[in-house]
Amino acid sequence: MPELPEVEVVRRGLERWVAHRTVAEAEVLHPRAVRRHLAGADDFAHRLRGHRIGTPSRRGKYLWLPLEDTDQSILAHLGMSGQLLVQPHEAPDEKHLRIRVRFADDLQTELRFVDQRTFGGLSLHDTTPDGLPDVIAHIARDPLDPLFDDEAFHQALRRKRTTIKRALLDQSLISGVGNIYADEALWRARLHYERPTATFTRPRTFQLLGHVRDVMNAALSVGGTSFDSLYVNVNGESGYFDRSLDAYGRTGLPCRRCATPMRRRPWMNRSSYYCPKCQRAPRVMP
DNA sequence: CCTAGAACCTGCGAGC
DNA sequence: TGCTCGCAGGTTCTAG
Repeated sequence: MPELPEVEVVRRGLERWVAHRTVAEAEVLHPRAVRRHLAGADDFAHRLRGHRIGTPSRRGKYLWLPLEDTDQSILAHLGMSGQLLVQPHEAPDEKHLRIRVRFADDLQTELRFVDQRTFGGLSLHDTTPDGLPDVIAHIARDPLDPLFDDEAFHQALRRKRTTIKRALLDQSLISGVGNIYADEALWRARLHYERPTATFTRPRTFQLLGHVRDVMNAALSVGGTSFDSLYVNVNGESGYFDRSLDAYGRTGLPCRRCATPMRRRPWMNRSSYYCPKCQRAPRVMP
């Protein structure tokens, strides 16, 4: 569910409420919530014990909590429906509570991983010298990363024989963009989602990246996008960016630029929302 | 090597 | 009321 802005909101919450606390005990309530851990969920839980959490980091939609004085980090991906919540001990267990982490202090709060669809999960990995969990080395930098290389992204688009929305969702090219922000950025850039990337000029690519950054920063400033209670920050509160969406979910509503009714099209087992007038389909389909 | 599509899950609302 | 269907913000694996 969550894309870069939502994950960053969660990361900030963890930085405030979880960083620098020492794990007393971890409890795995659903085995699938622990990912890629061959030794099993109990081993995963055991390995967190006694370690102090460092400053949380994020790349794209992944976030991780370094274990201080080790070369390992707890990596988290929220998938479609995952939540990381900081809850008082006495708060009743959520229906889809998967993992609970208690701390060795008197703050009376615990960290909970809650996930309805179980596409998300936590895992434990070695940290590479650049501070990244080894298993996400293939994930590209995200557009809010100061070291994101706009020119290299443009050259990659030129090389690909694919369409622009596919490229925006390809986490090895640019990370953090999902279905919502792809549609929003394409609407702002007046680009159809099936435009072939090989036709992109440098100004067009740079303009699109500008829109991606603008829409993500705007969402970040109001706490992210929430359509329902599934996406929340660590305190369980929803963001407000759904009120500012220009494309996503606006089927039949007037385009905010030209008043033409917006359309929804099935696309890769999900949906694309666009304005048929502002975002003309390319003449030749790839 | 590259790209497109299916698979992985659970729950909700619409329509019958 | 209760059933089925379609849909949901992501990643990864496989087939071609």
